[in-house]
Amino acid sequence: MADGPTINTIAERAGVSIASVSRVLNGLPTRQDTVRKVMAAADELGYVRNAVARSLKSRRTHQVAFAMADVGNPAYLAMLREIQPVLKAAGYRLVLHSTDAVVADEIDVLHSLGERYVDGLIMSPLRVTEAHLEMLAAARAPVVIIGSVPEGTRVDNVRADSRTGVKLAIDHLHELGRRRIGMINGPLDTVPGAARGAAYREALGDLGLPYDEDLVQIGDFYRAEGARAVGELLARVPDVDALMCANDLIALGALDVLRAAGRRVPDDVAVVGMDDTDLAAASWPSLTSVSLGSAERGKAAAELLLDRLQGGDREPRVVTVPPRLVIRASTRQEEGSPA
Amino acid sequence: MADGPTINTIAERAGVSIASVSRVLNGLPTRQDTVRKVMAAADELGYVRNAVARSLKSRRTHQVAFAMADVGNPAYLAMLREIQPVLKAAGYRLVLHSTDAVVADEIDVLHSLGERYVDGLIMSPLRVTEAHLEMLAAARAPVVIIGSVPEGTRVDNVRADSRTGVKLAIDHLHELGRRRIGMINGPLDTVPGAARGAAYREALGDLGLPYDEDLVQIGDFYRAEGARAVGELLARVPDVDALMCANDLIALGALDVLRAAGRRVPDDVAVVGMDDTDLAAASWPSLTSVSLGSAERGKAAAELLLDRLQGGDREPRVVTVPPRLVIRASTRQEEGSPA
DNA sequence: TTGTAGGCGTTATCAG
DNA sequence: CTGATAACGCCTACAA
Repeated sequence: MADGPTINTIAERAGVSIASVSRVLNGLPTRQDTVRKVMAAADELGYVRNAVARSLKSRRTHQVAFAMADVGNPAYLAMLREIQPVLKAAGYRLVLHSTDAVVADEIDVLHSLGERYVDGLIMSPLRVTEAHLEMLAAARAPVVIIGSVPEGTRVDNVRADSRTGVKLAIDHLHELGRRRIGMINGPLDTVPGAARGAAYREALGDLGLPYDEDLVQIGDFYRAEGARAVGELLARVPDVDALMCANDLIALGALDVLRAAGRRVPDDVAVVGMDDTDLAAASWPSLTSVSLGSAERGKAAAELLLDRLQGGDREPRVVTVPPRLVIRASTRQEEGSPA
Repeated sequence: MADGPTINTIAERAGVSIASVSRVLNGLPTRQDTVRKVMAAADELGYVRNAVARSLKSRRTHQVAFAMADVGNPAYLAMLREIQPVLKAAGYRLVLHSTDAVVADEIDVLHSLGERYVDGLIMSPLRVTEAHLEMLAAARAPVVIIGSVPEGTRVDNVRADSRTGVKLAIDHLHELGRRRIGMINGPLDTVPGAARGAAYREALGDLGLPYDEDLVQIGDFYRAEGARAVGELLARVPDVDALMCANDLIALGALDVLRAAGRRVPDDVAVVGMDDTDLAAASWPSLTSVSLGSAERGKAAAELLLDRLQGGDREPRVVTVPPRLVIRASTRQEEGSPA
């Protein structure tokens, strides 16, 4: 692993100046003879450009960071899957951060933008605090936020419409004749938790259904927590006939508990998840889920960022990705699990 | 987004030399008074070290690359989940590559090591060609391979033991009384495909069961492909009573087809997957699966690389992670799906 | 303790 | 068309 060759090494070997070497390597007009000599020397030495030196000079790293809340969450992974190829095609590398939804870590990432190791950042925060907004305003490189930010924040951002999403699901359940529709939510101090909770209430109102606190149970966005929450809800409201779950993991937990309790899905209780992750299609009964367009949001964010990196100083843009209800067996009577 | 301050800016402001600024910033012995002045200036200016300049000088980027075959495959994502925190804890950033199992892309990644934008690389190739080995031998930075490499290759590497893994599964099926055990495999020119196919044959031999070509069907490592393969196998060998699938996605495809065909799992046909991904636990019936320790392998690889980055030139090490059979409903008679 | 100066590998300017 | 030479921002002898 000897020290690699530099343009100096090549220059010596080819008997030309480093300036000529650089020119050849960058395809600038040069005499054919020189080109040949330089190329030959470079080949023999197995020369590869030093990206760091190049970045220092050019002030571009051709790297972009993606800070996700949780490497383990399939919804973020869906974003990652879309972001990766878009960046790759544009010649950017992807630096991955997992902040575990810890505010301090997110702030850290924002702060580290000043180190200039990336040209831009895509971030998907679970909560958006004052500190976030301050750092965003002072950011030293373009940032795209996946998620909602307060009105007036001057940042490119891509948002889901979980309000409409929840409404789609509740309407669907209503059409199936369900009237005792429970909601299993995550923490209300998260952006999605708050939005989905409010949307549930609103959707019921639109249908003329009463809002019953007993039908709402707060847990966390994980399977085990979801299962626990559903257990409590079932004990309290045995006649619940549908469950709106704030994400797919919670919904899987719901399926576990319902199965154990001998309730048929969807015959006795219909279940809807959210995010339409791979797990929704894998489960049995397969899970009806509201797609919030994780993939599309990832893609849009990447494109927005690339635009900004190439383009320049236009106004911040907001892209909203519409939700879509993906109906599967957990609400489709004819094909549900027979148990 | 004005140009950020540098040590020069600070030096001017504090009325000292850039050398002093650098010293203070790096905690080298300095007069208290100077320290105060520098810190004050740095604070006011909102100074952040330029990582690129620093790397150029220090020849370390504090970045490590992970090249996975496929961002969409849960087995690699499991590795990613373990690798990320290990690197983060050690102060390294993670640069993510997805090669889509294309050899040229993998070679590209290996080649780009010469650009020195990372201090090391973890790579998980699906196939290992001559070109890989050449590049590995010439690599300009430490590399850890997740997967098997030919005997004698001088590279740190972490391998699974799919041979034993398959044996565990076949033995399990045998104990359950299954005798017509089919195998649904991926392409035989991939490392895992070849290994698992051979292991299947060997495991049958150990049990004194005949190897029947009709019981083997090759497809690809995806759900739809797996389903197709299982369909063909079922048509050819209707009395098959167990399926050993080369990964979980294939196994999910198998469940789809068996369900559609009205075969009960596991009563009529037991199904075993491989990799023990999240999907295995999510499906219904939940999927018995051979864990090849994706998580452990990822962790081990990260640790091996960090060791090498800090340590130095010891002999290449090989870590083998033992497989583990995770028994779930798809082979556990009492709890299978009733259909 | 501090400042000056050189160098990390490239790119780019400006004379020749 | 080519070759010195000066940056890019930081670190670190070496000298004061």
